[in-house]
Amino acid sequence: MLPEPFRMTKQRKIILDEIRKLKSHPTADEMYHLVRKKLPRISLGTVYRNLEMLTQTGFIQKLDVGGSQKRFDGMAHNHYHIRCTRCSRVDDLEIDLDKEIEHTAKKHTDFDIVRHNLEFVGLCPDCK
Amino acid sequence: MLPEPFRMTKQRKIILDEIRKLKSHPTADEMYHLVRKKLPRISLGTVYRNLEMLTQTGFIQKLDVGGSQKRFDGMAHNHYHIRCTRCSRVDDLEIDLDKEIEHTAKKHTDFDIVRHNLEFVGLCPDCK
DNA sequence: TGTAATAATAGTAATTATTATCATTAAGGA
DNA sequence: TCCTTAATGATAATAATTACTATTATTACA
Repeated sequence: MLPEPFRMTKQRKIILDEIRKLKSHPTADEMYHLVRKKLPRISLGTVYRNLEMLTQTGFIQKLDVGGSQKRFDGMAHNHYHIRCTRCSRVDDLEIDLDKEIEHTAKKHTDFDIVRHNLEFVGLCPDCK
Repeated sequence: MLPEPFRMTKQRKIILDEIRKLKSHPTADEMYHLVRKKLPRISLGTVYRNLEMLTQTGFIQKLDVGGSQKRFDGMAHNHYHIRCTRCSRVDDLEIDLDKEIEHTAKKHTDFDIVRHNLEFVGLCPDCK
């Protein structure tokens, strides 16, 4: 799946650096506009390609939240999110992972569980 | 938002009947092919339009899970899901809702929380 | 420190999922 | 039954993402 010699191009490095600076969870398009301030000639395809490969290699996470676009998260470790139904803003929620719940779930399914995603939904301070 | 006289067309009724029969969580396209067995002349746009309006009126749910297509769930009440990373199949998980966790979350955010979505991720029996 | 091999890029075209448009049809109340 | 207009089918348009391809640049190694 992944190419053998993993080349750290300047595009890839800047994409990773920039997303790690953010507390927010940008779309590919938002990352494109952000990175263009440092690399004005980067193409949107390169941003998509790198966000995907950084996800595959476990450096970042791709989020399947509401809305038509995927969002990305510079933190690789599992944590919870809260999303605004009005403006689609997604924040981190720094509460401890619920380890028990995977054990409970295991008893009710034939799937091999590898992780869980927990998302809270509501109205953000700006929208309520 | 919703039109005042809500007309129960035969298209709308069959879409709702069919999705309620399913334990699976079909995409709009899958619903289109299923409903076409009963109504061969239905259009894909009608399926999208009705799935959206049935979601808005609270008859069904729209799921934001992995993959490029949205999925729909004939059960209106909140419940948890488990998704296969290989084949994207989504099953229900019949464990009790964790009511405590929303209280915990409330202490760590300024959002008004209205619900939470919990999704387990793993490998289904067919893929593992 | 060249240089060869090829991964990755920029630019663009193609694809996929979904939404919008609009003339026509058909619910459902009077 | 008739009238109003919500909803439909058919199709066009849009939006997000992925694929393609000639060119560039990273990295291994002589």
